This record gives sequence, structure tokens and C-alpha cells, in this order.
Amino acid sequence: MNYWLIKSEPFKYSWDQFEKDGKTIWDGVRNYQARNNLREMKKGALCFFYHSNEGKEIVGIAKVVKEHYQDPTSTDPNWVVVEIAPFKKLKKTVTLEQIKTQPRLAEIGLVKQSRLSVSALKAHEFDVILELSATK
DNA sequence: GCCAACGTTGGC
DNA sequence: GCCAACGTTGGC
Repeated sequence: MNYWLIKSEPFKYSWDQFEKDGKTIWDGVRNYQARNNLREMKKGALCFFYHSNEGKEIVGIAKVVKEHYQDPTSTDPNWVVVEIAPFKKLKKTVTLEQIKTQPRLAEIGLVKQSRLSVSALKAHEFDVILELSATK
């Protein structure tokens, strides 16, 4: 099972909005690497939901409820979306600052490629973040 | 196919 | 608001 980290500016689409909606399609991805990641997201996969710019923290976990299909906001079949639903809100958010102080998280996409909106996480990275969210 | 110019993202 | 990092575009 793979894990993922997806980013959104809370100004555009926040976790709170996500919870209100119950589920959402992750649309508007216009980056090939991010697109490739979307294509690999399997139903049931878990994704950390990160707020960029404002907050700069992981706020919750989403779950993939529908695998990729063509982005309805584009006519180009290259672009795809996935459907996700809120899975769990973190008790304690995990800030970028915390992540950066964790040697075990030095390699995650969020730090190494901060611009990528959908990045993959190793299982152990997922676990470390979970730990942080519970023990802050 | 190279590379400079430009646009976008996101941390600070 | 600035700037670094990175992706994309377009001229040659």
C-alpha cells in the first residue's frame, strides 16, 4: 500500500471545507509528475492533507474513494482527478517545522520538492508523521 | 535538441 | 513582497 501527501492552499480549498463537502475531486492538477502520482493512487489509499502557505501543516488524512479518471475541468485526456473523502482529522497538526527537524523525514517530497502538489510517501514516513501528530 | 526566458509555487 | 526552485515554452 502506498501513501501520499496532497497539498492545497487553505485559501482555495481547506480541510474544513473538505469535511463539510464529505468528499471532493482533486482537480486542477497540471503537472506531469503529480499527474503520474494521481494515476497510481489506489482506492483506499491514505493521503495526508497539507495546507501550504497558510498554516504550513498537515491537518488530516484523506482516503481515496475513486481512482483516477479524466479531469472534468479539462478537455485534455492527459489530466486526471481522483476522488477523496476525509478519513481522519489529526488530533495535533504536524507543521512543516516539525517535519524539518525529523531526520527520518528529510527525504519526503514535501521537503525535497516543495512545489509538487501530489507526492508519494514511504510507509515509514507515514508512520513518523502519525507519531508526531499524536505526541506533539 | 539545446537553452534562455518566462511563469508558478511556496517558504521565508 | 522577495526570491529560489522548478517546469514549460519557444527560438534557433
